[in-house]
Order: sequence, then structure tokens, then C-alpha cells
Amino acid sequence: MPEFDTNTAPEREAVNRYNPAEIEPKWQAMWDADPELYRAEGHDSGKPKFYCLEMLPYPSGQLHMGHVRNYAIGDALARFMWMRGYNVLHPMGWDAFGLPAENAALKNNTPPRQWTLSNIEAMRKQMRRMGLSYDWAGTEIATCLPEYYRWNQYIFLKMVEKGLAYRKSSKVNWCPKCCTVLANEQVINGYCWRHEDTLVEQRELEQWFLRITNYADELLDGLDTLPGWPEKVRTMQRNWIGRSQGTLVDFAVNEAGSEGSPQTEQGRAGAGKITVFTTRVDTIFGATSVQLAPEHPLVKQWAQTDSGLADAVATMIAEQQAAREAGDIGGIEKHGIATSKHAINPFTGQTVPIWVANYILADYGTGAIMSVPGHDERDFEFAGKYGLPIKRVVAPNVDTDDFPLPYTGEEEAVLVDSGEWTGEAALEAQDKMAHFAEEHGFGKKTTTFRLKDWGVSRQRYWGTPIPMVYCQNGHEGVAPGGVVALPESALPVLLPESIEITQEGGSPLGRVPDFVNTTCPVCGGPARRETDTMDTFVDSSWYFYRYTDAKNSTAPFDSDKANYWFPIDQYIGGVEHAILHLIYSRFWTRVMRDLGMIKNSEPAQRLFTQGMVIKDGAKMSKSKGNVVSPDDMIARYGADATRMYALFAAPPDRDLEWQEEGVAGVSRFLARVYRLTTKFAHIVRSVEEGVHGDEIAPSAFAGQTPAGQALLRSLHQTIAKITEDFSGRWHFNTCIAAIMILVNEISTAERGIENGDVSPATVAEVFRTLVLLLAPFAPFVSAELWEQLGGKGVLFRQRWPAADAELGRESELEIPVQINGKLVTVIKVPADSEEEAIKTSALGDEKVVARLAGKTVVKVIMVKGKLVNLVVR
RNA sequence: GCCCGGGUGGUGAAAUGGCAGACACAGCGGACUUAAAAUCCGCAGACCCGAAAGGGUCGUGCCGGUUCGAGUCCGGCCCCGGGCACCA
Repeated sequence: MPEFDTNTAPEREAVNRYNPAEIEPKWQAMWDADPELYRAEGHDSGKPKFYCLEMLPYPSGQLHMGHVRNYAIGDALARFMWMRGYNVLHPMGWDAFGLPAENAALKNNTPPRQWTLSNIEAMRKQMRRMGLSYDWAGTEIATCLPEYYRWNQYIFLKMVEKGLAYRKSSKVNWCPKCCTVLANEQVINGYCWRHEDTLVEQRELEQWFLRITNYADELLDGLDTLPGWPEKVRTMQRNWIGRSQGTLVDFAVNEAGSEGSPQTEQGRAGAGKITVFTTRVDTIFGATSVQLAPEHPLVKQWAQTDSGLADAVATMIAEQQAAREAGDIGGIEKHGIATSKHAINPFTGQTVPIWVANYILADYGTGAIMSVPGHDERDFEFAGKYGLPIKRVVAPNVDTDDFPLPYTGEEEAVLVDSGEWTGEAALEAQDKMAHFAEEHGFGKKTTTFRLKDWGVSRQRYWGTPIPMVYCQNGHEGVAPGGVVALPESALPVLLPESIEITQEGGSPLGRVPDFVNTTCPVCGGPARRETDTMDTFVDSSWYFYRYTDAKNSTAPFDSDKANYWFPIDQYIGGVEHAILHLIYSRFWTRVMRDLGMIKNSEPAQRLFTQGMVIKDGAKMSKSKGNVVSPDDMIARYGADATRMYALFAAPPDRDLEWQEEGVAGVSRFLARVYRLTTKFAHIVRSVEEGVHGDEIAPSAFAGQTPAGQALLRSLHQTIAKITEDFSGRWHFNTCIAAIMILVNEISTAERGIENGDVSPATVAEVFRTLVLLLAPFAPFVSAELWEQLGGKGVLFRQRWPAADAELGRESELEIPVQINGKLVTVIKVPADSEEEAIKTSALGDEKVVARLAGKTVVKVIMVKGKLVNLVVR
């Protein structure tokens, strides 16, 4: 095709070559110079609002491909919503406190603040290089700056006031590598979430806790109001909260009593009681022992006078510790220690033995259970091992004795051998028996949760100081050394800058006398500051509210602004935060609601969790040596191609295998777009644009040449496809495929356009629209082409093109013809054909005729515009 | 063990119950070039028949079902990834 030669002539080539290394810095400089470009408007903008949020990164100093993917998704959406006429808030900030800064300080002797701020600098530069549409000037925050963390302290004080923050001594998770306490959520299978090879130890320490359990019910029920969240995340949170309704029942401890002999009142008055938690109080007539966790307080008490028991329990705990170290706590065999004590079942009056068992969890329920081997698999296994009696009390019906053990009961199950409840339906009996226990003072209904209060104290330096002091001499109402909250006027409690980071244990702040020594705000006497800092998850629990009013110096944010923007319309991030960050945020939002700061209960209406970026089948990691650097990709192919590949290679919720050849392919595609668009830009420029800011006026279909008609048809099909995918299922890969198909069509029509076979108006419509469609995915080259086409105004403020169904309609349809569901041929019919005509045409097709020889057509299935199926005998 | 995902060409993937493999990557053939790169055009699920044009059979993890018609819906399995894991 010699006509194409013009493109390879040297002078043409120079004009038409796609060079992202030139285009991208040019546009970046223009965008960086305009802080208003992506500035969200106020609540009086008259447009519907759209809050598009991506999870804020930790400033490690380097963007990784997971970030690139996350931000490419968010940016495409934000740009699309802008073009759809929304008032978009698209903020960015830094989750800037945390241990890596201290580690870096140890290693390089750089102060954590300096290290963090220079990392932020570097990453902000990378993000700007990617062309992300953040409102930097209006929203950027860094959680390590006092302008931000003072509001952590402020809200913490409000929580102290409300009794939502409190101090208690308890067993806590301690990571010997981090030298700090971890929240339950930060312990993974007994290991530290940051150190996969480091076992978490248990230590008894005084700590600050946030009463997240106050909101346990609400956090659970609220999940039902979030249909825009992935089911997976909701399930994970449900399991984490772990609500279960059951009954507490007191078993009196009978020191002297012997097994099996009915005793009642005197027994109950004996040596204390054991409260057990059960969800199946209806099976209590089948309880044949009581089991205690090895850490149960009564066990400790008894062990003081029973060295045999003490030794056995110590061995049991050591074994569990060892199993945990081997990462095999689940595989440990059930075993128990018989004590000499007995307990009295308050329903039957019977005495049952008390055991200590390794499968009883100390920190769930009451750390004690009634063991019902007839109706619980674990108890069954245990009873089998030690020859404890197995008694069944729930059956499919009263007369049967033919069912497997343990029999866990069905809805229609009835009680047998259960005293006055015999014959009752099991489910109803649960309720009645709980009431009975309550009336008689030995039990009550209760709800327990797996969720524990959130321990927020960290024995680290690089975090928010907890704004509390300990008054050394004490004063009225406060004992010497007692805790005193600072007044709001004392905020912020600044983190001291000059500090030597060492590897010693304990809180680093404790080694800074200027920080520690202070005065009591109430009595003026000497006081010591709290030297622990807050968990960094506090910072990220409410940062998205701060974005709505990031510069406010008198309050965390203005309530009106927050109420206008919230809830977040779309939150996008990795599924690894499904429990930690996303449950803390939901808790914190409710706390702020109850403090009157905001109205809504849920921070995010819709949540999207993107898949991982993998390479050679595995998650990218330094240790595997399969990391692909975004900088490299951008340097080689440009930001547009890198971003667009991240969206093109897989749907966003699936894992994405990074293949550099694919990035090169996208880059080639952009080069084709660039070549074609610039080649015909002079035609486009010669056609007056539609009214600025309005949709491009579609060219009329009539009077077009076939080439023009084909282009218009393809164009409007593409608009429809992309608009639909953006609003619905977010399959950006098929959006981009649709643009590629359109560009292939334009390529096919290239000669026709050159020869004037396509009207200038149509050429203009096609190229202007192509650039608009490309804008959310490849903003740099789109902006460049928009300019070269003579487009007026900022590309990202143009109206998103509207699909014209009429123009997109095919004139001729290809209808597959099947016989008994098997494809025989494809016929072409005019798009406006009547069903009867299509049928006639199908039956007349020569292949069909050949196949029908000697057969009878029983039925003809016609699917409008789709297919014909002949049912034949 | 339980709860989510997923299993389709050499690869990433596409397909409201209606032509399986769009769009790409890698590959192969061709044009251009002294040559290479780049670019452009074309081929491409497997197997069988045919010199070719073309034709046929099979094919979406396995087995069964519903349906005129199943990658898609239903039942029962298998495998891979992720989460939870003695929660009484």
C-alpha cells in the first residue's frame, strides 16, 4: 500500500511520533502549576458530589505496582465523574507515623521526621509524574505533623471523657522485634504482622484501650447496610466481631462432693462458683463435666495448694506455647487434667467433675464451659479419650434412639431425658431455660463477642503522644501517681524532635527528661507524661474526614463540610485492610457521630478491593526478587502506558500478572492513536467545535458515505460500551479493548479519510470523541491530542460524550442459524427485517436446506436480533 | 474443618442462557529495508479429511441434570488461591 508511505518519510515521522518523554513532562508542568485544576468545589456548587478515595499510602519512599494499580483505578473513576458533571473530591495524604521510620533512623542515623518527610517528597513527585488528579493544595495531609496528630489527641481526650478510652492492666501481645505491644488485629497466627518470623509474646502491662466493644452490635448490624461492600469483607468483619448469643450458667463448686450424687443447696453454698458460657443451654442435662482453661483464675488458686496440678497446668501452657511457636496451634491434640474438684449442675443438681482442658480459650466467654459430649464434637472427642459419660438429651423425636453422636440437633429437635423440659422443642427450650436460670439466680442470657477492646498504646517513639500525665503527689480525687487528662488548651503535646533512637526496650520517650517531666494541670505539682504513643491505626481511622477541611486550625474539621462530602462514594484499596483499618474506621466514625461531630455512621458507601499485582505467579516482593519498579516502567513507556496497562491486563478485582511486553503493547497502541490523530488534526481543526462545554453535536447519519457511516456506528457503540462499564461493573479492560476496536476501525478507514470519503464534520466528531474517551485512562496523551485538535478549555472539564443509539445501530445483522442448538450457518439480514423474513431467509439457506433433507421442522425458536434455532426431528 | 474467590488457547483475558476465545501479548508468514529495529498487511483452539478452496468432529476442571440451546443455571465431586480456624 504505497499511499501509507507518507508516514515513513522522515519529516512526517518527526511530526507524528508519539514521544511520552516529551509530552508527559510538558503537561505535568502545566498541571503542577495550577493548584485549582483538581480543586473540589464547595457544597454550593450545584452539582452532585462525588467523594472518590484511595487508601493513603505509608511513605516508604517508593511507589510499588500495587499503588500504581490502586491509583490508576481511582484516577480513571475521578476523571470520569468529573466529565459526567460531578463535584469531585479526590484527595491524597500520607500515613506517616510508624516503625519503619525508627528502623531507618537506627540504620542510617537519620531522624525519623526527616526520613519520613523526604520520603513523602519523593513519593509525591512520583505521583505527580503519574499524572494523578489529586487536589494536593486543598487536601494533602501527613499524619506525623502536629497539625494533624493534635486532633488525634483531641478526639482521644473526648473519648476519655466519655469513658471510651481507659487504662487497664492486662495480658497484651508483645513483639520482641518491634519492642512494642500489638493489637489483636496485628497478630497473625501468633506472629507479628510486620515480622512474619517473629512470635508474639504475652506480657502483663498497663495499657490504654478504646472501647470498640461498646459498638460491637452496631458494627455488626451496620454491615447489613453496606451492600456496596464486597461480601468477602463483610463476612470477614462478621467473623472478626464474632457475636454469639448464649447463656451464662453458674455451677457451684463442691469441694467435697462426689460424682453423681444429687446435692443441691448445701453444694451451691460451697466454695465459690464457676460461670460457664454456652450457646446451647438446652443441652445442659447432657453436661457430664465442667472444663476450665488452664489460665482460669480458679485453676491458679487451686494450684497454689496442689503442686501436682500446678505442674500439670504449667506443662500444658508450655505445650501450647510450643505449638504456637511451631505455627500449629490448631493441630494440637486435645487433652486435659482431672482436678479433685466437682461442680453442681444447677438444673439437675448433679455433681460433675471439673477438668482443666487445653482446648478451652481463656479469653473467650468466661474461660469455662460445660462439656456436653452428646452434642458437641470437641467434647465428644475429649470424653472418648478420658472415658467420661456421653449423654444425649436432644433427639429428632422423643422415641428415637437411632442417631449419630455427637448429635448437634436440627430445628425440629426435641429434648429427651431433660426433666421438666422433656418433649420441648430444643430451640424454644433454650429461651425458657435461660429464663428459668435467671429467675432462680444462677444464670442469665448474654451476648459475647470475639472482638476485644482496641489496645492503642505503643512503646514506640514515632507516633502520636497520648495526652495524659501521671500526677506524682496526687490531689483530690487522684491518688499519687494517678492519671490526669490534659486540658484541650495543652494540645498539641508535641513529639520531641531530638531523640536518640536505640534498640533498648521500653518507650523511647521515657528517656527524654524534658518530655517526661511536667506539671499536673490540676494541682500544678510534679507529673510524668505518658510515654507511650498511639497505634498508627488511630491516624488512619479518620483521615478521610480531615481531607474535607485539611487546613482547619481550630477543629479536626468543619462539621458542615464533612456532612456535605460524606459518606465516601467510592473507597478503593487492598483487601489486606478488610479487618484492621476498615473496622477501626467504622468504629471511629461512630464515636465522632456520638460526639456530635458528624451525622453519618458509616464512612464509606461503596468499597472496592482491587486484586494484587503479581509477577511470575507470586506477589512482588524484594525477597523473591520479582519487583517491577514503576519508575522503570514510566521511564521506558511513559506514565500513560503504565497506568493503562494496569487497567487493561485484568479486571480490577482480579490478580494482575505484570508482563512488560503488555506495557509495550499499550504503548504501541497509544502511538497509533497519536499518529492517526495528529495526521488528521488539520481536518478536525477546520471544523467549528460544538458549543464549548456542551456535548459534541453528532454528525447526521444520512448523507454519509459508507466509510463515514461505519465510523460513526463504531464510535457510538464504543461510547455506549465504555459509559456502561464505568457506571456498572468497572471492567476497564473491556473499556480499553473497545477503544482499541474503535482505533482499528479508524485505521481501516485511514485511506478513505485521506481521500475525502469521510466528511470533515464526521472526522472531527470521531477524533474529538476518541480523545475524550481516552482521557480517564491516559490523561497525558489525551491532553496533548486535545490541544492539537484545537479543543477549547481543559480536557477534563469537557462533557463526557453521549451515545446516540440511532447512530450506533447496525444496518445489517448477522444471525446465527442453529439446528437443534448446533450452529449450521450465519445469515445476513437487514437490521429492520421482520421475524417472518428472517425465518424464510434461514430456511432458504442452502446449508440449512441440505441439513433438513428428510427431516421435519417441529419448532422454530426466534430470538430477536440474536439467532434462529430450528428444532428438527 | 468452615467461609469467600477462581479453574476457558502458548500467555493475560472476552462472552444478559443464544456464533466460545473479542481485545491484547508471545509466535508464525508477508510487505518495506543493504540489513536490523520500528511500522504496516495477514495467519493462528485441538484433531481429522482434502493438493487446495473448503468440509467435518471435538472442545470452557470432572460427573450428572434443567433447557430448543449451558462457559453461564441446578445437584454432586476434583484442583488452585485467599481468609478464619478448638469462639463452646
